[in-house]
Amino acid sequence: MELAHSSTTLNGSSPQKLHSPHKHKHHKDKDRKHKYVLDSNGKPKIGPDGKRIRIKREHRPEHHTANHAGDQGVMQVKTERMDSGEPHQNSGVTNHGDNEEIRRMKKKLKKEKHAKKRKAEENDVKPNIKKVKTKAEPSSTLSSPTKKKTKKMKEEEEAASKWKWWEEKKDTDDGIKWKTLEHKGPMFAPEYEPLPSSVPFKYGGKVMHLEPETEEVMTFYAKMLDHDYTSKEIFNKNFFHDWRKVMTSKEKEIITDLGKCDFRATNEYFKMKSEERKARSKQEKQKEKEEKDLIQEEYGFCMWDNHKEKIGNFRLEPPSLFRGRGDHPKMGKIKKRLQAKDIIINCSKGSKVPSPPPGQKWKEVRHDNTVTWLVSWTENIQGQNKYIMLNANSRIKGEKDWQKYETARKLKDRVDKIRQDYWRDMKSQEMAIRQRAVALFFIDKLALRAGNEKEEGEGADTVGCCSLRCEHIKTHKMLDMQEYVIEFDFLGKDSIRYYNKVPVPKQVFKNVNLFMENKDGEDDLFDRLTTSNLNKYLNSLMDGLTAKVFRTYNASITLQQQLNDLTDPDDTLAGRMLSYNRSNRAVAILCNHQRAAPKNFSEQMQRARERIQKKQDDIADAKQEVKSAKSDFKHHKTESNKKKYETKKKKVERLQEQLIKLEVQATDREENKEIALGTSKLNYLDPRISVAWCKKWDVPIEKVYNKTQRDKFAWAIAMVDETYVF
DNA sequence: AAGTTGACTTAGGACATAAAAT
DNA sequence: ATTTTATGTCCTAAGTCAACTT
Repeated sequence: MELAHSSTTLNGSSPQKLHSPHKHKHHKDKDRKHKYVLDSNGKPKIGPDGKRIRIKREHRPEHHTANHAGDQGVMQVKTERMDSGEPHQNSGVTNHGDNEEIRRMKKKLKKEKHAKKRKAEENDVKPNIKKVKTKAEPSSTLSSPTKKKTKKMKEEEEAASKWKWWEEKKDTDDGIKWKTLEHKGPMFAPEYEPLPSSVPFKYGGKVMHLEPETEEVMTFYAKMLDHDYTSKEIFNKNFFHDWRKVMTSKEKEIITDLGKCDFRATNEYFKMKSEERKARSKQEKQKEKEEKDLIQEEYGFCMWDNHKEKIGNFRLEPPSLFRGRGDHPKMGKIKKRLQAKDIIINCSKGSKVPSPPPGQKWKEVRHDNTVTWLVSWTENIQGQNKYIMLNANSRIKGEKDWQKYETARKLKDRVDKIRQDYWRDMKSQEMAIRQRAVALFFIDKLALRAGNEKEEGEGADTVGCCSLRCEHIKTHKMLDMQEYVIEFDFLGKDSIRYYNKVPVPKQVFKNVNLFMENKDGEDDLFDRLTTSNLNKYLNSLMDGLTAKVFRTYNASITLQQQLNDLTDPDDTLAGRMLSYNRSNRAVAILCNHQRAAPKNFSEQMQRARERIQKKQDDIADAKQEVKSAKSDFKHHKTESNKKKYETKKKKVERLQEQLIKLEVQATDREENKEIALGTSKLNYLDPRISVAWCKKWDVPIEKVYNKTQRDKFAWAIAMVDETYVF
């Protein structure tokens, strides 16, 4: 009632403002032109219905069509906020009390070990390092146990020498990123090695010699023969077009049809090469590793404000065929080989400037301490800049990461007010504000990305919240017994499908319908809204607040809630890890982090089930043995019979323990079929939540974070105890 | 205000290596 | 010991967002 009233008033007062289906952004209107099939004169073709014929947007790439965010996902995960949805069901495998004792003991042991190790590390302060090193060096050539020791020592040494930047007071945030910066520059891609003459390229069945450059590009394609890309028309078209550009005029004259090219010999050759590589001898592998380490040592680090810091990506991207994701119009184009003349070096003024390859010159050497990159270049496919920057364990990245979570925590305190505001705005007289409110609701509740506008035709057709088009949503007054359901179906970042049916409050439902009035599927749902003005608004509410902060905030708060809800104090370690993974999974579902199901997934699951069955049978058998041993013992109370009985009992216990482990594993794997946990763990979850959880429940941090992750989150691990609350 | 560019974070897949199963 | 499977690392594309330009 109320809305009907207000909406008519609105319509009456300023109809265009409300319903104008066209964006007032210039380029948007321009873009719209390209959405129609054009005739030979460049005018939109008219269909039988008298309307212009639309270019059909290909909706789904064949991969990633599964629905995670859908039916049972998001709404269940979220609690306490807009809805009262059920929390994630903790089904099945939880109660493994029988093994408690064993677990406890193991855990104790481990804990003690840990404490020892930690103590050792604490004592091993810098002055001792040299001693350790010199001691270790001569022994490294000796037998394997000593070798192991040195490795461990090296690790400890490394840990001790790591810069604990978080213990220092923060730099003032004045936009200056470094005072001094010195590095070795990028490592160039290895030069092209021509194929042996025994590997023929054939055209139309006949062997054909190719000039090195032509041949090199040919190998890019040949290497991908088994890949899906080569079955795509655009890929082939782009590749062939670009390939012809590097051909000599003679070659170009002959090679006019990709279909007549026979890359198989080359393909085989590279397969053979990689087999060969796999089959290398131990020494060869060792030698190669040493060489690799040497390179890492030389190029992999820089001096940043007098601290040695690890570089994230010191190798320049080698030439290749562009692998755009989803329906990318540029897939298959040649990504060119980079030379010194393409490369900009950034370092401090007095530092030793990295030397370009002999006879070559850098494009530029600059000394810009307001940026964090050491090297940059412009990539030739999309004309975007690429950078060499520091590893995630560096101060500059770590501090920023920390700050990101602090901003998200700040949002936690303000979010109630912000939500109040957007609920109020749902009824605003001004359409732009109403749209903003609905968009914000989606971003907050569904953790959608902001959704910047993107140039049409430059990349795959993907959207986020602000760039949603009408065709991406359907409204259902009633669906599956639920009222006011909005069905989302669109391709997001990386062309990952987002599919979700969400019951929403009536006001949201009405608004969305209102926004869609008089629009076509291809018109923007939020025609009065851009990410930039949304972010400006958010920034006015809270310093540092942008759309993506909601994702971080909701991800982290969800993890914390789920951990609280799911962790069972009486559970085994494996059981707790399952709870952790399930909490992590709830977040991944919320953020729609998907992966392609591992190949042979169903077979693998089948095998896992068989293994479980077998274990159950084994247990049954073992139990029989216990029984008979017991009766043996009853009849002849000998020591040996007693022992036999005891061992049999132990065996059953051991088997049962193994069974539980298998079951937990299988459950975890099944639930994780198409869900990627890594992305949220790495980018959305405040690591301090996990660290605190580990401490609280006596879970070794190694169970949750691997070495790299511990490195990245060293600040959090060092900083927090079990009382930390996000 | 719209459009453009630059810098930085976030993302899934490919590939390599380690661990587990046989 | 060998093969299979799980995990970790590398790679680079694809987003976000703010500053700059027009």
